[in-house]
Amino acid sequence: MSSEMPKAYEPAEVEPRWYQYWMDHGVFRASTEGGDQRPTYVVSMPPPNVTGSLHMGHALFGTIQDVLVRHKRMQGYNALWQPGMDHAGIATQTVVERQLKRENLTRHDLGREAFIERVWKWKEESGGRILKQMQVLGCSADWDRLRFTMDPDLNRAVTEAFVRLYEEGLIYRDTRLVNWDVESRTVLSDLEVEQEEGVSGELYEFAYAVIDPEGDGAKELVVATTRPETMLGDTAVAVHPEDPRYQHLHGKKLRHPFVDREVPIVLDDILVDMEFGTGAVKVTPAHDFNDFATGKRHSLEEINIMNLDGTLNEQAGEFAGMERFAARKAVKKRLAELGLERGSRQHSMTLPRSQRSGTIVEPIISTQWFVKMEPLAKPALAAVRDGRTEIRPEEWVKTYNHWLENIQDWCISRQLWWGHQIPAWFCAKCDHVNVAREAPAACSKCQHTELRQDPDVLDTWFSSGLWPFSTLGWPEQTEALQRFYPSSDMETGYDILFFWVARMMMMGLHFMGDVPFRRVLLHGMVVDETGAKMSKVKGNTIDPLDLIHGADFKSVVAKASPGAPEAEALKKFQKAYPSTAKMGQGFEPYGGDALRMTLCSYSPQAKRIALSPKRFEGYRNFCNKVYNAVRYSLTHIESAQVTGEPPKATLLINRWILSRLGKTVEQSTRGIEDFRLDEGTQALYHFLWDELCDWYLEASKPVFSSGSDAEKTETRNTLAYVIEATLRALHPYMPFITEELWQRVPRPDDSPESIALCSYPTASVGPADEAAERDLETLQGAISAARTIRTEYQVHPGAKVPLALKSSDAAVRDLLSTQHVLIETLVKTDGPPQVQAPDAPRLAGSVVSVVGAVDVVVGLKGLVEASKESERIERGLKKLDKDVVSLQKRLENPKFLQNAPQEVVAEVREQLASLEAQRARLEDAKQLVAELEG
RNA sequence: GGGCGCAUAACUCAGCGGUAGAGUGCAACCUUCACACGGUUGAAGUCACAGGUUCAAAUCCUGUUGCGCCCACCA
Repeated sequence: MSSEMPKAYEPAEVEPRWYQYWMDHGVFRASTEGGDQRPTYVVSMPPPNVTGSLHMGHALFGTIQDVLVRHKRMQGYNALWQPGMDHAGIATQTVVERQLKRENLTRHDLGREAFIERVWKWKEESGGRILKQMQVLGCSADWDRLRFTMDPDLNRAVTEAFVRLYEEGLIYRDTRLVNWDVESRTVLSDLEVEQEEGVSGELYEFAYAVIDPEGDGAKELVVATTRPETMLGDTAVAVHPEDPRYQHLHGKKLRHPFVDREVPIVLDDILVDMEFGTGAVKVTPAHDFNDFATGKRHSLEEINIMNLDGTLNEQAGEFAGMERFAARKAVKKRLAELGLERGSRQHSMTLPRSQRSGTIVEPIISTQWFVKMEPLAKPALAAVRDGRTEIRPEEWVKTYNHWLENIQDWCISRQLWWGHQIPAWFCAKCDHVNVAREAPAACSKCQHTELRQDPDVLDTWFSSGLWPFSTLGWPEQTEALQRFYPSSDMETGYDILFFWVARMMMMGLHFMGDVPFRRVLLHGMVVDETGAKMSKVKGNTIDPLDLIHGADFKSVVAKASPGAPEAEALKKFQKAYPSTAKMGQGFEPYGGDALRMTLCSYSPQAKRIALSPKRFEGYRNFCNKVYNAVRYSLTHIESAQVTGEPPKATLLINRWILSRLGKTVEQSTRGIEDFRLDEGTQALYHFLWDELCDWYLEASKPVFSSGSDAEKTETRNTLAYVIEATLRALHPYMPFITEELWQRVPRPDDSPESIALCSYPTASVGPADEAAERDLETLQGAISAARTIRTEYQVHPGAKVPLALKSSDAAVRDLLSTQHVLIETLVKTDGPPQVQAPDAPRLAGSVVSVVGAVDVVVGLKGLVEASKESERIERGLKKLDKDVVSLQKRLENPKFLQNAPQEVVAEVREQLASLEAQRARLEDAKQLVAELEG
């Protein structure tokens, strides 16, 4: 069979085949059958945006969650990985509007209904693409249960939640200052506004003329602003009540230069910092959050000067109709003409930008729907505090707490068309707001029948917040809801801790009376090799599919910097990923497994996961190693008997590998359960490569070629058993290659049809055998030492050398004699090594190395120059001296003896004794060499 | 203005009280019958800096410097 297998693993040929197989066999399906007594394990997939195509962030969460889910499934859980998609209101609408723009259309040209239809059509065409792409990664979600946030039943859940919150007084309508995105023409929640720090701006000063100044008093009051155009909405200027400069202006009014308005001077010690600027602050209640509050304190008029598209309205007098930034220039120009300009200076400031459109957000006064957050936040805080939900890594708890403790009410209405329309109807006659599950026939207040539904839709995150139960059928009490709520783990990026995780906590506790998930697992952001965020602007994005299928840099770069000249794009890309300089023409087809292993190998503690493309190569090589290890094994194990029980092992190497297997599997399980996939992957990588391949397979060769029949049988069965179990242990991380190989390998008769349905090995898969591990360590030490001597003296790798091994310990000598075949093979000696007591005469022309209890003596038959050996011995002595001195120092310290734990002291004593013995033996060797030279 | 995090081998990162680790890269040798996507061996680190606690500190504490992130309505 192995002869049919190519020499190198070809993921492209293997991976799609098995995914189809899993789908055909319903491997990923969770069970809702009444008789199913298995415990459940549930993960809700963070629903990707319908607009999106797969990026590294998806690949990361897809991989991590799949590892968790596959592991639990193998452990015998009824595992549900609930997949879905998010309609992503503002993001999707923006994308479709951009498409329309290319056709010289706006959504208003189409009208609401036609526009929404268009979005649906587009969603149907390309919406599922991202999920198909996740399948390339091997994601084992229960695709039959796929949900979309705008599905009719999820829509119903949204309506239900809204109505209930409204009836409970937790949703209300209010007119206040909100964040307005003039580009998308919608209000935004605080979270959707990003603060761009350190922007270099201008602090502009101008004067208001004082009306009826006192004889010798000031004729004007100078204010400073970064947004001069807002002065058109000024309804006061504030000074500090104790500011000595302005005492004489208390109670005075100012003349607005452009509009017919008198602007009062008010006293306010909250808004005004005497030290800053001129100590006089213009107050624009309708366009600034501080000023809004100030306006409330002084009952000032709120004058809105802006249209929803960012142009100025009729309140702006001569500036009406101008775009906001044009108006800024114009206002400055006119102020200068009027002789009111009083200078300007550079000023570092923070600009609020829309997360979606990137435009600068304008505070405007508007009537919107809000959720009262404090009553919802309290239970969410308590649930984490008392451990009903655990957040990992733990450092995020503080962030979570801080946000919830200072939470502001959540503005949930959006002036968009794509989304869940708000279930509220305004009465045309009495303006009463009717909130209801269905369109009401008449106004509940006046019985008028002409009602108009609120055209606004809900913030996308409102429906996302219901995800862990809306996907299971809520508000119906479905079987699935009973069984799969709450979820076990919520795994996602920390960037949506507030947007999503915290809101699910609040909604889940409120509507379901229980936390939505037992654990929150947060991973970091995927960034480029230099640590920079991935973006088209920086040209540093990597399409995960290019890593799986392979792509030359030309096309990688074209995708990373769309439309940019190739040379420039390549330069950007290479700057972002220095390691690609040594990677030839592009990414080779590393395969889904290699990508997954690589992503798993990053510690989740890291806030930024800096992709280093070279690393993919490393894990591709690992896949190949796994493949070849099995390919080799197959030549020996086809007739092996594999049962669920570990084979009886008597040979040292078999006992050893079983012991190592058990411990490795334990580490892998712990890694997955502790959300330390990096530790799990590392343990398995090390086991397979450094232990199974480098030692066990090599050690098995002489057994198969010249062992007794009994030895061969035992080794064959052990090898087969270890291979089969190792594949199972690797399966959650590398599903494709393990399935491919597992299907070829001898396995227990009652095995299921897929490795994905096998049990995950436990520590008892290999009985721990400390004696075997210790003995093998001794052998490894001796063999490595002999190899080192060979290399150092430049003995040709093919040449065989005489070898003597000396030890004062009879048990060790016994071990060395018994394992002579192993030693002979791995060191390449000319016949069995001579095992001797320390006082045996030394091999002629030989070199000595001391490792632990063994003196390794390699005969070099005149290849050696004695001087070279003295050099080597001197080096060895020097190192030993250093170590001995440091240990002695510790043992001479009375405080150490007194305070350190007994076992530490004993250990140090032991080490010292061993080092001193080694030293003595090296001294002897030195003596000998000196004699030879003399 | 608050809060959090990071500084360990050329690079990317683990380790977080008991004598410095991995992968990649680098050097030498080897086409040995699973694998050159390989094997053997090796070189390479005052664990950012300065204090402190401790018998013992990369690891705990304090401060400094340099990065990064989050929150906050400073004209």
